[in-house]
This record gives sequence, structure tokens and C-alpha cells, in this order.
Amino acid sequence: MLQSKLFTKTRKEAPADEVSKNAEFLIRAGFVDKLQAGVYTYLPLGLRVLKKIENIIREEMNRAEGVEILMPSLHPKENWETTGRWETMDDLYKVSDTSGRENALGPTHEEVVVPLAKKFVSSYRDLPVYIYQIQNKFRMELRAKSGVLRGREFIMKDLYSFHTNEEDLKKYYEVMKTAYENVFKRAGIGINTYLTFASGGSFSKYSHEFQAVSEAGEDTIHICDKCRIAVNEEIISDQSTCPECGADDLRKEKAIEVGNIFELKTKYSKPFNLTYKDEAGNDKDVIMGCYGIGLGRLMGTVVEILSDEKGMVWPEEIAPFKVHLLELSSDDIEVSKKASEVYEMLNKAGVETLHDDRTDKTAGEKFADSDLIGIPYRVLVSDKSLKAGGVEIKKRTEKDSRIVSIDELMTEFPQNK
RNA sequence: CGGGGUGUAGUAUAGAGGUAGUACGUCUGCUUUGGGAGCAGAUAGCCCGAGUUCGAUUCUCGGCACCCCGACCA
Repeated sequence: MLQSKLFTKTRKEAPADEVSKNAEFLIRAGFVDKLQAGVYTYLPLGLRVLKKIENIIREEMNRAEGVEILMPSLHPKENWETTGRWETMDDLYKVSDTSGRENALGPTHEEVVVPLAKKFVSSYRDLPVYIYQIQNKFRMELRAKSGVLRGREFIMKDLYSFHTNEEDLKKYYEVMKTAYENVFKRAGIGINTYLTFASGGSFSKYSHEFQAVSEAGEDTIHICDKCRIAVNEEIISDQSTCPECGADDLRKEKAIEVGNIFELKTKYSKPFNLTYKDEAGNDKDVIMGCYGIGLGRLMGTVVEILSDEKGMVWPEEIAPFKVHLLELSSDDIEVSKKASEVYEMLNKAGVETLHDDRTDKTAGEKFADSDLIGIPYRVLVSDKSLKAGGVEIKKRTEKDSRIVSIDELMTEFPQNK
């Protein structure tokens, strides 16, 4: 993509009232735009990151035999009354139309997916099933905060599993744990993320969260470094040692909840009377689990954890582009010609490239933008580089660049797909 | 939802009860081109409502928005 065609611009200064690092960098670099507190537009660069995160999650869910669907955001009030949450859930958005009919804007989808499953599941032969979607959620957060980390409208992957018994649920629970570990590893925060024992809320004693260590986090976790497992402070009075090895010298850190997995059991199958017939022909309650990952939050978490003082540092798998190709303007039109050639070459080879072809920007501004945007490889074409025999290449994580000939440039990007 | 803070141009800010200023951006022209470059000119603004006052963007009250702390968070 040509940077001159990008309709967004970078900004030198962050909005005065944003203190969180993810908001500052994502807004300055033109990845997102804030419409109102907790509600964001994804701009071209940010959308590319979001889509890559989405695809990673989709691949891992499919690998775990999930089947993708897309459910509506507009939910009939009756479904929420069936579970009792129309009255009890205080962050539920309620909308009514001119006929007076009331709807909920979905903050989660048990109220839709369970009645849906009821239409197709009737026998033990139909189970287990794993249904997921990647879709917008609405939650009336009384205090949206920390940039994209806690929004009122956000995109979430939510998967619901349906089983004949608890053993089967537990088995799938383990499959999901692995899938989640893969997601966070591929998103570049694997080493920062811990499986964490947490409160199960109102209907199960414990749940599991995936917590990424960061000062920007809202939670405090106690980590066992030996087992790479943590305990959320909210249950530390019940569980003050490592659930795995019993160690009691746990390390305390702030962390961001990037994913969670819950055993719902019969919490939602009961109110909707979702049952199946077992081998003997008896009706039994379907056992459920649910598993969520917030996509925007994951993106914001990567920014929080991997940025430096100059800007963002994207891991290759979710970077908006692999290469940021800069050309430094010069009287010598050869530079511009060579830069276009390199751009064509990278495109042909399938290397995603953002070409900073802007002619009205100074070198300093281009470098600063490049650092801010945080694309993994910076390739520079200039008078100097051409005289030295080619182009300069530098990783975002490295300080010094080196010259490679244009012919050898392609060997710098081993195809990873 | 409780507490605190802040609302002045696209962005960041200064300011006074009486003509609103600076920087960046943007636009025009020229110069420049390896870390947000220079000169000249132009563009654009006091969150909303009520009150006090001859006069309010400034003071008072109310509202709204945003940020922070807390509570809440399937």
C-alpha cells in the first residue's frame, strides 16, 4: 500500500487526556479513532492488525473443531427475561423501537446460542458441538477506560461448547486452553501470558483467565514461575498457593485479562430447557462451556507490552505490514525509481509492504513515523544507500541498519506461510 | 454509580469581566532533504443552557462530554 494513499495521518502529540499507552500510540499513529468513550473506529492500519488477530483466532478455533456462525446484536427481550438477566444485568443496553418493542444489544450470546442449539440438538448423537462467532458486543460500562482495553462496544470471539456430560466438557476445556495458548503465542505475548485461576462469578466456583502481565492491567495476579500458572488476587484468600505445585512464594504482578474460559454447565441450558435424549431415551440437560477473547483488547495489550518510547513494535504475525519501505526524496529521480522497483518486487513476492512514497516529508518525519507505526522491517532507499550498493534494512527492534543489494533483499524475508 | 479533575482553532496550549494570543497542522509560494527543517503569507476557536452584569468565553448555578481513583464487570 502506498502511504500517500492512506487517508489517515500521524500526529506528533497525543490527546492531552489520554494517559494509557495503547490509546496514545494507536491514536497518534492513526490506527484507531475515538468516537466516544469506549467506542472506536478502526482505521486502515488498525483494521489490518485486527483482521490478522481475527484470523489467528479463527484458525485456532477451527483447529479445535469450532464451527463459525454469526449471531445478531439485536436480541428479543423475552430471551433475556428467560434467564433473568433482563433485570439483573446492569450493563445491558436496552433499546426500544417506535412500536414499543424492547430489545437488548447483546453483551454476550448465551440467550441466542442456547435457543439456537435447541433447534438442532436433540440426541446424544448430536453432541458435542462447538459453535463460535467473532462479533460486536455492547456493554454499558459505567467507566470505559484505558483506551481500547475496556470499551462499550468491542469485538469478541465467543465460543460455546455443548456436551452430554461434565467429563466431556473438561476434555474440551483442555483443548481450548491449548488453543488459547496458541493464540497468545502467535500474537506475540505468549511469554507474558499466564493461565490464571479466578473467581467463577455467580455460578461456578472457579474459572480460568488468561492474564498478560502489564502495568496497564486492572487485575492483580500471583504467579508461580515454575508452573507458569497464576492465581487472581480476587480468590487469593481461598487459594494462596500454586494450584499445580503448592508453592507459596508467588510473584505479584498487575495483568490484563486477555481471555477467559468458563464452565457454564447447566446454567443456561436449564432456563431454555435445552436437553438431549440419552441412549436409554431419557431427557438430560446439556452441559455447556463458554470461551471468550476480546480482539481489540488483545491488540491494545500487545501495544502496552511491546512498545518502546518511540512507538509500537508489532510482532510479525499481527503487524499491519511486514515491510515499511521508505524513500528519502532527492533531486536524483533515480531514488524514486529504485524505490518503486523495490516496492513492485516486494509485492510480487507477496511481502506486505507499506511504501512511504510521500515527497513532501522530511527524513526525520519519515523515520519518526516509521518508528511510531512499528512495522517489523524498515527498508530505506536513498542517495546514500544506492551509493553504498543497495538499500538499508533495519528491524524495528534493532538499532543499526545494514546495506543489502536489491538483488539480495528478498532473502531477508523467509516466507513463513 | 460515588469521589476528583478538565472543557479555548484539526492538535497542544496562553489568557483577561470590555479587540482572544502562541506553536504544530492545513493551504499558497520559494528554499530545503539522513531524525518531526527554514522564510513569507493565508486559514481556523472560547462545550451547552440559565443567572448576575451596561457587557460573560472569563463569575455563579445546572447540564453534557472527556480523563483519573474507587465500586461494578458471564
